[in-house]
Amino acid sequence: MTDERKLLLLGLLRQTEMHGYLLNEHLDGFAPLTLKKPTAYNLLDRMQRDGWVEGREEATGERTRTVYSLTEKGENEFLRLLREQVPEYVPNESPALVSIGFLDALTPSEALALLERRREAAQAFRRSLGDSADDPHAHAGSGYLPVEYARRLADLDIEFLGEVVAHIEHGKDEKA
Amino acid sequence: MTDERKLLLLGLLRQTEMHGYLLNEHLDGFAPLTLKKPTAYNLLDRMQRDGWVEGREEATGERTRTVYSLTEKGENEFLRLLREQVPEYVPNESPALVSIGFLDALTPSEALALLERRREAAQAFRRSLGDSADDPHAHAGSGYLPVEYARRLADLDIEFLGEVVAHIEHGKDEKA
DNA sequence: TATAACATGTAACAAGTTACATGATTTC
DNA sequence: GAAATCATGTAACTTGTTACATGTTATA
Repeated sequence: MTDERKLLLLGLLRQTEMHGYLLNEHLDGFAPLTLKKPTAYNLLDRMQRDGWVEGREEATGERTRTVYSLTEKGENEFLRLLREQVPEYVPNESPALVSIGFLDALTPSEALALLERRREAAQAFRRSLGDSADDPHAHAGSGYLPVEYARRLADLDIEFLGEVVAHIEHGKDEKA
Repeated sequence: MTDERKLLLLGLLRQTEMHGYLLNEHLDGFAPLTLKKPTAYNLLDRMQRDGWVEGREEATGERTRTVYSLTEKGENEFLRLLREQVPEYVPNESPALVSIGFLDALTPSEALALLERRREAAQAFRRSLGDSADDPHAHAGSGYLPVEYARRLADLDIEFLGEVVAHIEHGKDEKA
């Protein structure tokens, strides 16, 4: 999945040049994938060696930070990766669904109790994504699409959990 | 994500004992996560060493295969993993959305052409999942939940792509 | 009898994370 | 002046994949 991460870094640097620390703050928040600090710094190094980005040393007193910006080669690679990735459909994996598939190993009441906790966690996560209206990363028109997608996905999860709960409650009734 | 993979193997073996090859055929088809052959065989080895599963040698002529079944300890671990994973909400990552976030780097017409190819691929994938009605892995009542979830997820992707397309077409009109 | 499917692995590799290290600056 | 935050890494580790190896049985 290196390609997606590279595209992400290139895309962000393409919009505004940045130093690694700032980049990492962005990534923590709204990125559609995990990209931890060491990984980001490492990728920046490699992309600099490959000539995709260039680092300009910026000194504030004793402290220096490296501000990265896209080179022309980087712009080309960005477009190449983009044209490669957009037309490809790679369905998300959903490891979290494995456990849901085995709920029938539990008693209905225990399953319901555990599902309720999952649903609350999902709702809390959904709230943390905010509404389309007050999106801090909103682009012109439609908001930052990956965040909007994350909202939809969380909504789907909550709805799906609700249906699973309903189904178990129904089965419970039948047996009573 | 080892825990999800372990739970998956344990849960499948709990339903019916199986040898590795058969297990892998199941996994290729409808598992909510990737689990390649060497990984599966390796996990089976480790779980056998840990006493979670036991392997019974079954010979057909010269060929032997190892049929794995849950031990009591394995059953306990299965339940422990299940009780751990059900209440936890871990949102899916969506690396495939990175590229969608940078569509504005392309001309509207190129973006639309690339999106159309992605949408076709998504629709083909959706068709491969079949309908709830003729689910070959259907459980009593509601079908195998991870597969049903995969259908919803694919539907969401297709719908979302449609909206992105519509939005770009709209923007194009405005500029015309 | 050659090819595909069955059945099980090994070994090298790639990718990303965790935990840790280091020093500067700002804030309480 | 202690703690938090800024800023950038290194090194070891975990995890999972790829490519390959090996021998068996069914199928064309």
